[in-house]
Amino acid sequence: MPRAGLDTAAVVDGAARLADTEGLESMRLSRLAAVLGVRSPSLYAHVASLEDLRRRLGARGARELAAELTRAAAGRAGTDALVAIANAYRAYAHEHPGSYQAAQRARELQSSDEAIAAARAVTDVILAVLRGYDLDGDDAVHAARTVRVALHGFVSLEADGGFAIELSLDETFKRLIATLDRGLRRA
Amino acid sequence: MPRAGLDTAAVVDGAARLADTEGLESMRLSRLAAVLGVRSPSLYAHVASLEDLRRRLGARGARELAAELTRAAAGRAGTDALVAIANAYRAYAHEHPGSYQAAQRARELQSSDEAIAAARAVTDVILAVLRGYDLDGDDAVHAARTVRVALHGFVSLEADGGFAIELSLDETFKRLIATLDRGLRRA
DNA sequence: GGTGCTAAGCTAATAATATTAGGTAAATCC
DNA sequence: GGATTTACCTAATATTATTAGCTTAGCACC
Repeated sequence: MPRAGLDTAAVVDGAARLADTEGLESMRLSRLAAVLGVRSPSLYAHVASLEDLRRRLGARGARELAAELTRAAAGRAGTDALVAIANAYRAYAHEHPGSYQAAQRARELQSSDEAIAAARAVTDVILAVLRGYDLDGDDAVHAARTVRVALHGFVSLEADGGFAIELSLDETFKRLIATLDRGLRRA
Repeated sequence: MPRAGLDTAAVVDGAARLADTEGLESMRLSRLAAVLGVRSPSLYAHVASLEDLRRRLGARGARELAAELTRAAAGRAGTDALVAIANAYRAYAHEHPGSYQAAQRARELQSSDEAIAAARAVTDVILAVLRGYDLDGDDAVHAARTVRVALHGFVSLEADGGFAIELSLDETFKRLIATLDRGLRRA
């Protein structure tokens, strides 16, 4: 029988596909192995455990998210840049819900240098965008946190179906970003 | 052997204690049964399944949160009321992390009338506070969503250890609420 | 082209979990 | 006090992650 030709990256990629379509919590090694054409114990040649796989998935998610935000911010400044990264952030969370969720488990990710760097990259993009808002030092950090809080709060509630009232979420998001934009200018 | 004298409420209360101290994800029926002085199959006399227990826990959390917010808002208006419910919200999430997290699983909670009512109560408190901000109709709903997004985003990132940089979280929270307060006045 | 090594994959077994089936006895109701 | 309900039990099952130990595909080198 020919080998499946897996390596750690291929396993994590498969896990991302699964987590993004079927949910992070319900991602099983048995299911992942089946999808990859292999038996579950074979996955232990590439990842140390389910928890390790989730960590790697989170690191991958943070890396992808940082890349999307960086791309969105390129060549833009001020309000324009803020709107662009906000839309990119929401789009990533929509398209990769499992990866996004895994990327938010920051406490578990502390054991991975790569994950720490990826999380830092997300913060750096936001800080870069905020340079157009005339903020320094601690003010900039508090502001960056505020931006991340708003983005994460929105996509997280949206993903969990947390908005019960029938009213446009796109409109709420637009207003949220506008509120943020105004708030950051006169902090 | 004497009976433990359980009922559904006692089981859910025990689950809340466990989820709040050891984490929602790692709450096991076996562990809960041991804490309640009973064998795990006996729990099925009071809840239909682990998933059902999580739903009930979420409903309980939403009810408690709504009660805390209502108490905090009582007798206050405007900025004062906003600050009060914001602090109460964060305090509840700190003291009852498992219950809080369970309460956010809104999609699963749709099957429980009680949970829907509790979630609605949270929204109603926020809308009541916003009456001091001169907003009507859709504007008020968008604004209430914005408030909830900010509060949930903050406590969620805080609970997951999502703020890496060494800088006061209390200060960030204070500024977040101040930004919200300003933003809501000139929407 | 054969030889051997590395590692990718396998089967078999274990432990933890949720869950179901079926029985027993404690509490309650008349 | 007898009957009924139901809280709780033990025993069994299915699913899962994980470990142990074996087999062999694929490559490096003579």
